[in-house]
Amino acid sequence: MGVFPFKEIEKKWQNKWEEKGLYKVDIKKTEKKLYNLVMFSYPSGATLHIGHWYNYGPNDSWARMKRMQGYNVFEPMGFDAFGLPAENYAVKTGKHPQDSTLINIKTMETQLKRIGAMYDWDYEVVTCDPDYYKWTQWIFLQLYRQGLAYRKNAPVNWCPSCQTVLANEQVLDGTCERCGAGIIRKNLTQWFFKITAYADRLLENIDGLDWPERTKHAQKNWIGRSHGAEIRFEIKNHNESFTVFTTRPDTLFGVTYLVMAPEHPLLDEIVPENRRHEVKAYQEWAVNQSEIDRLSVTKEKTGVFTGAYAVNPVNGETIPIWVSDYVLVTYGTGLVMAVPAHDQRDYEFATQFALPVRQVITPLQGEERPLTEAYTEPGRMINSGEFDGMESEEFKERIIELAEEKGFGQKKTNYRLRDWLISRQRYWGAPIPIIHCPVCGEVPVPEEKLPVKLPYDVVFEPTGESPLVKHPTFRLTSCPVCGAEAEREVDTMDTFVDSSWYFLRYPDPQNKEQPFDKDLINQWLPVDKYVGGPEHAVMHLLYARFMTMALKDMGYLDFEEPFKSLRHQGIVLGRDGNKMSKSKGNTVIPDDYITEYGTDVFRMYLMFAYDYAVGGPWDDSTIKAIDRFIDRVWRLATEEEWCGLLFEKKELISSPFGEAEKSLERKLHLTIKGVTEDTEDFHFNTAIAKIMELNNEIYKYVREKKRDTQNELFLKEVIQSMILLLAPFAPHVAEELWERSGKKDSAFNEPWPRYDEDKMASETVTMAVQINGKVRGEIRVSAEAGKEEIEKAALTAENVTRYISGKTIVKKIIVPGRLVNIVVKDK
RNA sequence: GCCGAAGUGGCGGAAUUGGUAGACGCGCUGGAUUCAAAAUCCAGUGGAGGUUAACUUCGUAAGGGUUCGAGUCCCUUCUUCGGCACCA
Repeated sequence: MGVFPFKEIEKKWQNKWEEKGLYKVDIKKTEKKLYNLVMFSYPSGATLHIGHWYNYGPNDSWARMKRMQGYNVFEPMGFDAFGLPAENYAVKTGKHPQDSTLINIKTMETQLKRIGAMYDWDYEVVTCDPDYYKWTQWIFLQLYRQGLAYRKNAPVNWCPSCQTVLANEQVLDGTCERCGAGIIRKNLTQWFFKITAYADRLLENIDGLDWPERTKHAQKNWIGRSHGAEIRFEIKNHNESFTVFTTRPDTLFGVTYLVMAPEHPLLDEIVPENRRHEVKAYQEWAVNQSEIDRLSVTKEKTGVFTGAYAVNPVNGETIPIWVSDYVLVTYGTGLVMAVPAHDQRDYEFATQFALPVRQVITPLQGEERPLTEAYTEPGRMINSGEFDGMESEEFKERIIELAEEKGFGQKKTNYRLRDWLISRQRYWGAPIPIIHCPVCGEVPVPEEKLPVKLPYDVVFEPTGESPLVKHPTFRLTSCPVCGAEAEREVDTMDTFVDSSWYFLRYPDPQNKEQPFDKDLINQWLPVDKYVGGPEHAVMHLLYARFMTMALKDMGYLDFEEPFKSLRHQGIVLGRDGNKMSKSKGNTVIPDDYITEYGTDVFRMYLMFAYDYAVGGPWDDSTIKAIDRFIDRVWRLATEEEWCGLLFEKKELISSPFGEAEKSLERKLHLTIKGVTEDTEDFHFNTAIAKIMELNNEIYKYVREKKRDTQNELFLKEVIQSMILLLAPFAPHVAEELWERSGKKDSAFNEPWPRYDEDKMASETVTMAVQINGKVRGEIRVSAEAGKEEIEKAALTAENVTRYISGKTIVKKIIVPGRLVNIVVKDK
């Protein structure tokens, strides 16, 4: 489109950069290191989509500026190559996931190179490579040794129509992502990582991170720490006693029944014969409810009486034990003490089943009213024996002390966070390196036997069963301890495991001896800037933090937070404002735009068109704005009509430095400052706008000043500075212009332009004059003018006088450099 | 339902964090150039009024408040988007 020959320029510079090894990082040199990371991509095939470009281009521009500021930038790229889509694709087409994945990676590598980013491909990491997943397995074994990897029976998402287990992220509102059938819960023995052991540290470290507030907030909520107490209830006519967790021990006198989760393992034990049938029926009904129904908050509460009774430890009252699905087996102890007067859910349940409601807290002020809903605020104790009259907040502390004294309870902290279920009944993932021996039980695969390789010769059938189960030899093995015939674990690991440590592998991806070199990563990590989508706000980022902490505790590294500074990019939506998706037919393919405008323009447009952290609908009607702008810069620097001759002339005129030059110089320094700060903060749109302004100023100077009076030396310097400012955003074009301006070395080896505060300052400033807060005039005063001088100018300014005459001046507010506000009133 | 983010011209978006709202662009209008068009260059461009000048007035989702001064802070309401779903 534009006059600049972007095709040749792109090819020329990508080749030159490659030849010179411009972006090869010296990993040994750790002084002023900067580890710049984007979330690696899933090799989905097809083409890089807008989202990739939007993630990678701007981040690379940021890093280019940092490089010019003297940082030793490490910018690696890799692939999160395991995962379900490749396996589903295999089931559909018969193409082996390994083949299709490796082909996709090749394609994507080629496309990624078109962005023209500073990736050093010598440090590529591919998670499905046995040299990588060997170490994923090794890490599993280390966690296993620490007791941080374990197996337990747990409910999984089961799709009755696909006959398969689904990962959480494949469940959409309780239905199967593929077939739309309702998901049910099924119990299976699964592998877990004990992330809950790190709950406190994961929570407490958050405040110290330079991350978006909303992401920190989301992680805190996800961990969901709550403080309260554990209270023990004796079961009538039973040796058992049950513990409940409560955040409201102050309501203990108001407990009128207990509720157990239907899946509670001890439920059967307490149910007397005469209630068995009914309880069983309810359990079965509840378990087979789809997730959507069970999770619905608006549905009516259901439940049955178990026939068992417990004793309230504070008043000796006998209370019934019910079972209901509003109690979750996975949280707390799977059993709650119900206080209908002070908990809305309990209130609804009690109303439904005509259970007693006893109020024990009353508002501090206002009269007592009959409850029509639960009263959940603090207040004054009533109906609580000797504690009546005490404030509930105080009683909360007191009752815990009492429980500890008498031995029926204690202080307790609980978490919403659950252990990380890493088992997948899938083929295309890293096999879990465990052998099940009939004699020795669970036996870890010895480290020297790693990796446990995925067999290639497997059959993909749409049964939902993992091909590893049916493989003739993979499963059969011998016990590494006793040599008996044994079976390999056939579950593979969740792909989040692969991606929870890849950033540790990047600095040293060829290492055959260990997953990473401790000294090296202690110097290169934590990652200095991590950029990725906000959809990873919780899971990936939490898992990676956990992994880093666990490895630190085992002594493999010295830091515990992997990502010092994090930024999210927004999402570029389809033209229709919806998320791009093939099914909606609103996807936008970058390729056509790159062919038409070139990679620089495309990348820069993405940066210019949106607030980076927000994104928005795709609209190509303004991409020509950037095309036009680059064109203007190009013509300024190359056309004789403008400044084309400056790059060729040997002798440049240095005419007197007048007001025009001073003004342009001022603009230059303001621009340098603005672009530097905006880019640092990922405000690419305003950074680019400022370069546009500078460009406009240069045009104006050239246009308005007669050619033989132009200060050519100065003008050339200004243009060169602008080229450097442009370089991070339009690397190919800038590099070309930089060369044409007579420079031998790459623009990216050039120091980033510096600004000089003195040269930014203007001698005179324009200030607004307000009368009663409305702008009525303007004054021009010297930048150093004192308040008196400003006031004098303001009071005599044009248009201002008529608002003052005949009025009394009540107040004068003078903000030097900004405005004057004169408050007047009628006499 | 809870938590979080956000609502600014015809459009994308700015606004030094309480100090001249609308930077920079897109689009549009007019002019220059051209046989003509495209491209380019120049100028104008929130609404209403006004002798199309000066200037006045309204204006940042709606309503109220604090302040000399509010897009920015506080309260209420509405809308949109994202996250979580009975967490005891």
